[in-house]
Amino acid sequence: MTDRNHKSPARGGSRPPETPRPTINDIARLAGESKKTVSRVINRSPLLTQKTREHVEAVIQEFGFVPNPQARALALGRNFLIGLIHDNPNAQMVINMQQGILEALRHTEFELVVRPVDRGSPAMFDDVRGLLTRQRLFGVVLLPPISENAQLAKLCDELGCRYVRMGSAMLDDPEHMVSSNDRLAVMEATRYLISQGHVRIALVAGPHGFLSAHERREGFAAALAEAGLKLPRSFIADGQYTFESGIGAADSLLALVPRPTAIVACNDEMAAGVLFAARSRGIAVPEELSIIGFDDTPLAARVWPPLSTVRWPIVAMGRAAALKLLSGVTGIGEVQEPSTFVSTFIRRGSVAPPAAES
Amino acid sequence: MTDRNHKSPARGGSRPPETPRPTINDIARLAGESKKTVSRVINRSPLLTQKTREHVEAVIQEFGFVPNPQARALALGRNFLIGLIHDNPNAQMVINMQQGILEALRHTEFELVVRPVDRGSPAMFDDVRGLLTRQRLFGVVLLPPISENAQLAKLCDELGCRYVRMGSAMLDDPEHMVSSNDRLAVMEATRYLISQGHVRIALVAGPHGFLSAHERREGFAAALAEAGLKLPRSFIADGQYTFESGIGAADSLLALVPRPTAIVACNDEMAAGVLFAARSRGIAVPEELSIIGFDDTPLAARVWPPLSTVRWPIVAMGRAAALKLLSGVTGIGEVQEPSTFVSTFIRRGSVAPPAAES
DNA sequence: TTGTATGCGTTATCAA
DNA sequence: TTGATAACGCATACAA
Repeated sequence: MTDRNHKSPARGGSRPPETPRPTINDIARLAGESKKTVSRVINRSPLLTQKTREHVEAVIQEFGFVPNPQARALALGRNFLIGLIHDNPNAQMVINMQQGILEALRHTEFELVVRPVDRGSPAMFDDVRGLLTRQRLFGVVLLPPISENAQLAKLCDELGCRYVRMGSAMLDDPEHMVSSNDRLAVMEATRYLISQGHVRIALVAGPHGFLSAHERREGFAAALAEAGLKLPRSFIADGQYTFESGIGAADSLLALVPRPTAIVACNDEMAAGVLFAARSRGIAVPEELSIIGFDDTPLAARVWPPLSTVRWPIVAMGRAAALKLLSGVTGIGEVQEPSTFVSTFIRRGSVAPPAAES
Repeated sequence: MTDRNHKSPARGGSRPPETPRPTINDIARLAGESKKTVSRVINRSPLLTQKTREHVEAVIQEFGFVPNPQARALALGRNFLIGLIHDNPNAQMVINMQQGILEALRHTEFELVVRPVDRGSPAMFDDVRGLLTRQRLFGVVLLPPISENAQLAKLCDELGCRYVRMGSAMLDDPEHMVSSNDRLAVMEATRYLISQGHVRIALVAGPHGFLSAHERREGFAAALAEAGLKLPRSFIADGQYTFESGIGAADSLLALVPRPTAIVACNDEMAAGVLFAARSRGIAVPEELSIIGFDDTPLAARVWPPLSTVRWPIVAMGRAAALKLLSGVTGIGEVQEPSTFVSTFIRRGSVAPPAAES
């Protein structure tokens, strides 16, 4: 076996010696081939005899050889790590995304490195630059809202790091993008309210400058326009995607006369805020007020009444994003991944037909 | 500069060339020292002249040299990666933990690799073994409930991987453990109910075999015993830490005659389930039923009425866990980190004195 | 189709 | 206290 008797004892005392793993040298010697041949087998080089390949693979199997990622990383100048860069405050969304990416990475030699960033911080770009250049990430997945930042995508590209952006609409080439169609989803949700007989429908919008907020608002407006319903300016309240901002927005909307009979909030947090505010004012939901959210976070199903909302297939999108990054890698992701995913409207107890005018 | 003109073009076409970074060779030549001397400076070797050190450091600064982690990993047989192994279904908890760990890792060369595992899966151990041996993680943080698995900790140790376990009580040496004191926390919460005049207090317990569930239950029982209150067996309902199991447990507790006037649930998910069930039955909270949860997840503050609960300092615990792992590493974590953290009881609207008996 | 020699950037050995 | 040289494990250029 390879001599490794120069290892210094681990600091801090008596660690048992790691199980000695066979190296490519061992396999080459045991198989009676050269290192390079073994290397070719590992990397699925096309120019190899079927016979030698099978022989080497047998030896690899027998001795349980696994190529050392650190050595490969050094030789290739690229690590076997996928990064997840995000500034999304929704924990469930980030976790689901991690799950999706990890599903794609399972049974590969890739691992997932997470890196929350602070938009607004001037050090953000240097932070990411440091991560990418130092760790030589194979690729990164960018989550919204930071994924909407074109400079960041450009930075990745300049640093020779693949990237895939997630978003509420296509804002990059298909190979760099996995998107939902939020506009359509909100249209569908709003249409449902209209079909229930609602006429005075208000919106709690998302923060300015967020693509998702824009798309959802457009979808809302489109549905109303399509039905010939009015949308007074006072029926649109600004929110910040937070629970508290949902309460604030609801306070202004519920003070209107006549009051809206239904409110569409651009995410579940704000929808929960609307519900909270309604309850504080003694307004019955859904009898006096219907509410629709967006995201289908766990929260939506746990409040009372449970919130109708829009569910987007985050896990599947995460998986697709990772597979896009890996596309072209030997043995993985040969199939073309879709770039757009459809969301589904979830009907729950927070919507009912409007009460008859008193 | 180091010759690197043998680089093959990146597959997939025209990637702009990465910014050429200086290597240790460049620095050595520029500083007129040997590679090893530069290496010693990087690794803060004590046997160096103040003069040479400063000189080399100046050159390093000037040319912005950053050691290549891949090369170091290969030479040291150890990667600069910290792993987070978890099977916790609570997204917020996992995210907070990640945040805490990353705070400790900031400004170091370490990155965080996440790995959710499937307890119950027979492949779980092989999974972790593969991760640790392949990636040569520097250390791992184990989240509950999987952190309670002693075999897993043993495996890490055998593989020469440092580990720190998180838990609801000390179940390992201080250097391997960061824990909260759930027993005390639930005692305090229950005492509060008692101080409000409650006498018939029920518990929605956590799943058997979970240390946290055991500790919280013990704390509950201790508080009742301390006050001389009875705890009939029927006042303890089993839960699975899920929202649905909270509903189920509440269904049985709320059917009792006389009904409990207060329910302590062993986590917020189940507490939300209790609230949901109460509302379904038309039982007013907190007028007819007080509820207390545990964890202080976002959910707790967003339901109506907001749930009194116990908050444990997850972020701080994550930071401490990472610092424990890094303790001894040159320049980091020289300070001894605490091993136990105190939780705080959060009073919200879900608790009130019991209604007078009718 | 296969093998040889060499590089990747760092750390360890051991002599000076 | 320093430095020349050999690992670390794998991949590539080029020759065979």
